[in-house]
Amino acid sequence: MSNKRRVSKKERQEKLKEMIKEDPFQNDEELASVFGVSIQTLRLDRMELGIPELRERFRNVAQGNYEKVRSMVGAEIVGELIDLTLGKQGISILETDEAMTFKKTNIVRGHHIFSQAESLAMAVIDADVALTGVANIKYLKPIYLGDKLVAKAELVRIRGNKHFVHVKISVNQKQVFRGKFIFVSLSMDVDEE
Amino acid sequence: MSNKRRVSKKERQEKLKEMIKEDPFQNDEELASVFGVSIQTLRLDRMELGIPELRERFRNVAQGNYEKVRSMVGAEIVGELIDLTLGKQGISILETDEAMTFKKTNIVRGHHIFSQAESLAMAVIDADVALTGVANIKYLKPIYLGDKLVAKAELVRIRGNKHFVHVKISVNQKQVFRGKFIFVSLSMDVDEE
DNA sequence: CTAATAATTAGTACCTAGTCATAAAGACAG
DNA sequence: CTGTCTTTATGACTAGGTACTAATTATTAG
Repeated sequence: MSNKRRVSKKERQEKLKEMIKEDPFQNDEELASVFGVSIQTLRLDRMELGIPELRERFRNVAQGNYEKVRSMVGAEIVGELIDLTLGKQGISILETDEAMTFKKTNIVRGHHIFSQAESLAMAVIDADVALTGVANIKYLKPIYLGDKLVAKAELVRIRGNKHFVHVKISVNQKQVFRGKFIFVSLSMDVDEE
Repeated sequence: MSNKRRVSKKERQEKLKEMIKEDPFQNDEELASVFGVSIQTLRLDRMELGIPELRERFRNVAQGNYEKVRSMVGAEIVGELIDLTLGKQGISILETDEAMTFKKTNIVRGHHIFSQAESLAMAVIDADVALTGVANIKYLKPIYLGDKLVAKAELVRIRGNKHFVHVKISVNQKQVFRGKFIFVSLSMDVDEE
């Protein structure tokens, strides 16, 4: 009789899941009013779906992203450094996740690979301050979501304040990237080019 | 009587500011016990310093970084796209902030510049899926915190499934970076060279 | 139609991590 | 001893819940 009879419980819960995925920062009252149900019903739904309360969602997003931003932007090195001989060579590992890929194809964005290579190359150089001068790089194969990137960097030559580092990245022993980096340390003499 | 007989108010507040900057996810009780003062004292300190309550700090970090992660990692393009002619050219602007720099020198990490260039180059290509093939890049000058990077990308040639894009980045009309990118669209034929 | 079952709503006590306001105690300086 | 600064205590209130019980309303089976 009444047109108030809204969508089914199942349908509502499906939508709720999606909504919270899209925007996790709404409280029960707001969510309840969206569906035109009581707060209690919405809380029941959340329970059944195992969705935590707003404040916990805040905590999760805050702490998760804090980590992410710290390790991605703030970090001196992209990936996990597992071996390093200053002035000689270094190895780092980067686990790829869905945030690094194109949603359509699951291919990892090039700049993540570049970032791993550049930052490792930089770590190898035994100089306080260094700056990427020139990089000649080549992506040999596409890299997919979940691939574990193993980067090996080797300092091959130093000429004046120029440091030449080669980096190779492989997935399952197969090489997927190579890059030649030249870093110019600008300690005091920013002379010749 | 306690040898914990504390430091001055000023000193304590200085430390508090630092602590919250380092790890914003501690509540008043935990913070108070660190300094050996009562919760009320700590709250007074927070008030005087204008530091918001824990839950608001969560909110700020969550929402701030949500944006950041979305626009930095998830984004199809690094920087703000301000002009684009598919298959021809594009312009993007990237404002540099302290998260992108080395703390010691205030120099922007190379991979951010690379990311802006690569993603803009990619956006210009009128193909559903593209993958960085080869990039020959050169950093001409160090870029400092606060510099506004203006990137201009131009599609210069298409040969088969290879797309050649040149990108120039400038700060205040002075060029700081150039890069030549070759993208291989892998629509169906994943032929390599 | 009536009973059984499911879904929804209402209401209570309790929790955390605070807020604001007021009061009182402790330290020390002159 | 008084005055001020600092610290601590106390009580009342808040948002956004949890956990639970109870009642009401809808839907379905027989």
